[in-house]
Amino acid sequence: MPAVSRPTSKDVAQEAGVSQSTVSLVLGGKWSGRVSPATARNVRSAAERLGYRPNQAARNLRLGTTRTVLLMVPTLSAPFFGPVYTGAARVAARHGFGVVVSTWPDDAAGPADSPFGSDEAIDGVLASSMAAGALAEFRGTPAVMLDSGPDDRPGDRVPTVDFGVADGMRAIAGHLAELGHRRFGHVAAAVDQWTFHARAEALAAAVAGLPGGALTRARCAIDVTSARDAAARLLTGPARPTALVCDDDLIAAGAYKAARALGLDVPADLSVTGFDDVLLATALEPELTTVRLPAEELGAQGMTALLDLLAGHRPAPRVLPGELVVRDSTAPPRG
Amino acid sequence: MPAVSRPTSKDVAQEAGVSQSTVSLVLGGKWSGRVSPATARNVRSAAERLGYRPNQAARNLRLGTTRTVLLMVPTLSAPFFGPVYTGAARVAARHGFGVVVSTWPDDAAGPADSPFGSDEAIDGVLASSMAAGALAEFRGTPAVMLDSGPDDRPGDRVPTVDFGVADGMRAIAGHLAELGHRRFGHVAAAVDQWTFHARAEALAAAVAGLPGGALTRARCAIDVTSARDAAARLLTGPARPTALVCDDDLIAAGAYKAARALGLDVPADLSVTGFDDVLLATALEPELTTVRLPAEELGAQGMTALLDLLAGHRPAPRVLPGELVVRDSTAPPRG
DNA sequence: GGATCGCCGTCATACGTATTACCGAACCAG
DNA sequence: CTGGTTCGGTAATACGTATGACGGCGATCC
Repeated sequence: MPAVSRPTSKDVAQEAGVSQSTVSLVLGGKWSGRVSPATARNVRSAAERLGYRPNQAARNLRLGTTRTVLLMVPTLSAPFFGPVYTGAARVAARHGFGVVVSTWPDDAAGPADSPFGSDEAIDGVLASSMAAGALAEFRGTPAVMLDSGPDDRPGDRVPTVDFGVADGMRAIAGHLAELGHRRFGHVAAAVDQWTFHARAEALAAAVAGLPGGALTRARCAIDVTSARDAAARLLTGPARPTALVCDDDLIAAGAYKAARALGLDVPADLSVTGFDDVLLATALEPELTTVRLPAEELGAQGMTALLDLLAGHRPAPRVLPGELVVRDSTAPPRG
Repeated sequence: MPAVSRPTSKDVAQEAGVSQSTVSLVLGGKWSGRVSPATARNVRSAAERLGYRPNQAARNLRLGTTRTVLLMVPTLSAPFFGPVYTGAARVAARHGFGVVVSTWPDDAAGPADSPFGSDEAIDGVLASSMAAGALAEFRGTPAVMLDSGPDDRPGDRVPTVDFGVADGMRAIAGHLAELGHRRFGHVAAAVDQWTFHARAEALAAAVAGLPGGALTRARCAIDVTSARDAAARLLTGPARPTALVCDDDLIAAGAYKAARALGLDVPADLSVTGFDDVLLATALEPELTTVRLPAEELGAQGMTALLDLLAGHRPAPRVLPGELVVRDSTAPPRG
C-alpha cells in the first residue's frame, strides 16, 4: 500500500477546475459536442500531471464487464500450452481484452482454497483440453472449448475449436504405409483426454485397413523415461514393429532412447513419428517426422470465437487441420 | 451476455427473507455474534439455491484490493517460463491470490493497443527477466524483480529474487577444467539480458584463471538452427575447442547438430554443456550436462516475496543457487 | 416492574466510475 | 423583446459489496 493513494477522477476534476462528470466524458472520448476543446485539453493535462489511471474495479462494476477472459489449461509447464496462451493473448489484446490463466488443479496438493486460480471476475472462459465437468463451475459464463471431444461437451451448445487429430494420425499412417511399413507399434499416452483416444482410434482404423497391417500398443506417461520403457517393451516383444508411432513428440524422444539402447538406428532400422511438433521435434537427432498442430492458432481462433460469442454471435465450430511434417526419422523398413 | 443476469446479494437476501447486509455478513464469515446460526444456515442455503457468486468487481471496489498480481514474462512460448508461472501461481493460490500473465510485447506487431496485456487492476507485479524501464509503467505498484541484474533495478529499492548464474557457470567451467579441457568455445545467446551477460562474464573469468585456458565465442539467437551455425563456426575455426559451453539447453541442441554434421562424437570428441535444465536436456542423446535453474522455485519465492511486500514487510533479496547436473555430454578431451 | 444489557439484524453509506437528465447562458430568428 | 435552439457543462444516480452506526426486543438484574 503506497503512502499516497492513487488519484481518482475526482482529484483530476479538482485539479482541472471542472466536475467529475466532465473528466469522465473527456477521458472516455465521448465529448463530440459536449465539451469545448479547451476544457478537454485542460482535463487531459491535469490527468497527465497527476498520473491518473482509472480504477479498473470501479469501471468493471459500472460497465458490468471486465474485459478479461480466463484461459484454462492443464498446465503451463508442458511445452504445448505456452503457444496456446500466446495466440489467445495476442487476439485478446487486439480487442482490448486481458487474459488470466488458470492451470488445472492436478498439482492442487495444497489446501484446495481456490478451485481455479482465484475466483476472478471474468467475461468468458476459454477451456483447453478438458472435460465438461470443469465448466460446470462457470455455469452461465460464456465459454469456448478448445481441443475437446464430442463427449466432453456439455448438453447446451458450446462453441468449439478443435484439431483434426484423426486426419493427422491418418496422414502419419499413410506416410509410413507408403514407405512400406506394415508392423506398427503405438506408444500411447496413458492420459484420459479425448485427443489421445482419437489418435489411438484413428491409428487402429488405418492399420486395420492396411493389408497385412499389424499393430501393438504400449502405454506410458508423458515423460521421457516412461516413454522409453514403453517403447523398449514394444521393441523387445515378438514381431518387432518397424515403425513406432508416438502420441507426442516427447514420447518420441523416449522412443529414440529405447532404439539407441537396443542398437537400432533411426530411421534405418526403425522409423519413429511424433505428434504436436513442439520445439523439441527439430532439436532431436534425427529431426522428427511429426504432425504439426498449430497451437498458437488454436489459441487465436479460440479467442476469436469467444469474442464473437461475447458480441452475441454464435460462432460455428472450427477444426484446425494438422499438417504432416516429414523430417528425418522415417524411412523405408530394412530389407 | 446470458439472458438472466447473475444473482446479487440482494437477490439472496430476498430469497432468504433477510437484508442484504445480513447476507454479506454471513457469507463474509464475520457473524460471530451478529447473526443466529439458524439465519446463517438459511442464508447459506438460499445462496446455494440461487447459485450466488459474489461480484468480484464490486468486492474489489469496496475493499480496494483485487487479490490479483501480474506476472510479467518475456514469453510463455519458451520452455523456461511455464514453470515460473506454475510456481508463482501455486503460492499465490495458497494465499487466495490470482495471477494474471502478461507477456513482453516483442510480438506486439499489431497496433500497440495495450502496453501489457490489458490495464488490469493489480495489487502487485512480479517482473521476470526484464529491465527497469518496463516497471516505470507501474510506478507506485509494489513490485518484485525476478532474475534481474543489479543494473536493471530502479533507483528505489525493489526486492529481488535471482539465480546464482555466475556460480553455475563457474561450476561448469570447473567441471570441464577438471576433465582436462583447456580450449573452450562459448556459444552465447545474442540477447541483451543481464543473465546472459553474467554467464559470459563468469565463463571468461574462469577460463582466464585457468593456466593455458583459451576461449572463443560465437553469438546466436535462442533457436536451434542459429545455434547450430554458431557452433559450427567455432568448430571449424582455428584451434578447435574441445568443449562447447552453451548459454542455454536449446542452444546446446544446436551444438549437437553441428558436431554431428562434422562427424564429431559427443562427448568423445567434444564436450557440450547447456544451461537451465529444461525438459529438453534429458530428451537429447546423449543427455545433457547442464546447470539446473529452479524455475518453479523462482516463481514461488518471487511470489512469496511479493506477498510479503504487500503485507508491509521488506523482503530481503534472495539468490537461488544453480546446481551443476552432470550427465553424459561431457568427458575428458581426446588424447 | 422499570432500567439495562446482549443478541440479531437492518439502515445507510462509501468505494470510483460512466451516463442520463437537466440547466444556465448565449445566440439567433422573427 | 421573446421563444427556441445549441453549446458547455454539472448534478444525480446506479453498479454490488462490506461495514460502522443504530435500533428493536426479550431476558436479566436489582
